[in-house]
Amino acid sequence: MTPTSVSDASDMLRAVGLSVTAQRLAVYRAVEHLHHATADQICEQVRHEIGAVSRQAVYDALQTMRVHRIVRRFEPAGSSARYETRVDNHHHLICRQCGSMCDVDCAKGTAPCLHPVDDHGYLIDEAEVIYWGTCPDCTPN
Amino acid sequence: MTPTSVSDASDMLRAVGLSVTAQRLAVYRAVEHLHHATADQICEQVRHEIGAVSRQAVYDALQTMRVHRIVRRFEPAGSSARYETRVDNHHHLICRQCGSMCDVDCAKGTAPCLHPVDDHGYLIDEAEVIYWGTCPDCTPN
DNA sequence: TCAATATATTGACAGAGTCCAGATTAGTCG
DNA sequence: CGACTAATCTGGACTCTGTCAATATATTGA
Repeated sequence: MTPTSVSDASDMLRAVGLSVTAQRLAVYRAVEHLHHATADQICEQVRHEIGAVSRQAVYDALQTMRVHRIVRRFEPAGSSARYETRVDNHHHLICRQCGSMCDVDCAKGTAPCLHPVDDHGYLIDEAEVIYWGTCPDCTPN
Repeated sequence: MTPTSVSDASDMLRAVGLSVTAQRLAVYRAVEHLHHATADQICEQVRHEIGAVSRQAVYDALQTMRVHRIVRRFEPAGSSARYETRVDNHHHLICRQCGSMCDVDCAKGTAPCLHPVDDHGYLIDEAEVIYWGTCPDCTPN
């Protein structure tokens, strides 16, 4: 995994019309680097990179980037929110033992899970799927 | 929707080997009565029924019943945990506008969603699905 | 470069849930 | 029935995520 150069991240920010600040750059890079990181982990990582940030700046940056669709957030049960730079629709696989997570592609073409047995008249725009299980490392045999 | 009689709830508790207390009865009945309620709402409802409970007693009861599989819990993003007495595998439909929730049956037979495109070697035991959308009441036209 | 605007910092605060130690109650056995 | 033992409940403190609001600082565009 090649670390993103500063310009990649700042291009990303500029592309969606956000001003480029040291904090946002570092936050974006942290989200990209640490897959499925929590806000806290991102904070730490950003501090490694630029020395200091306020927790609030991290939350703000994440929120802003989320609104501009260059960062995605999900909240697995029993965990705080996780952030990722992969913004297309995909799902997650989580190990109940160690908490490790993997990305999982949506079923090819249109997601079949967008059509529940009975939609109760709802207009569905997203099917969020989390597969729970045991990862290879935590499997006994 | 017929309210559960006290004996139904206590039979439920006894059936899984739990001792029957006024608090647990009231908690179970509250979960059953208020669909998809939060711990806080359950607390309130229980207080209506038996006068007073500690928050802790409610959490304990919910946790114990969850372990014994007579209560199920899920945590939609952006909300605190929700509890329900329907314990078979099923999914949820949530309105982004008003937050209303519906149960959705699993696809008939074996859940197709138990098989992701690539399982990364994980042993999957559950596919948790949340359908996000807009409910009939919140749909503009 | 300078002003206008958008961001970041700081500190207080809120909601959800957990931990702990002591008091209370339920279920059991004689 | 009465007492014993284990399970439960209470109350209060505490942690962890996340948000709000006011002030200070940096970014951008003319």
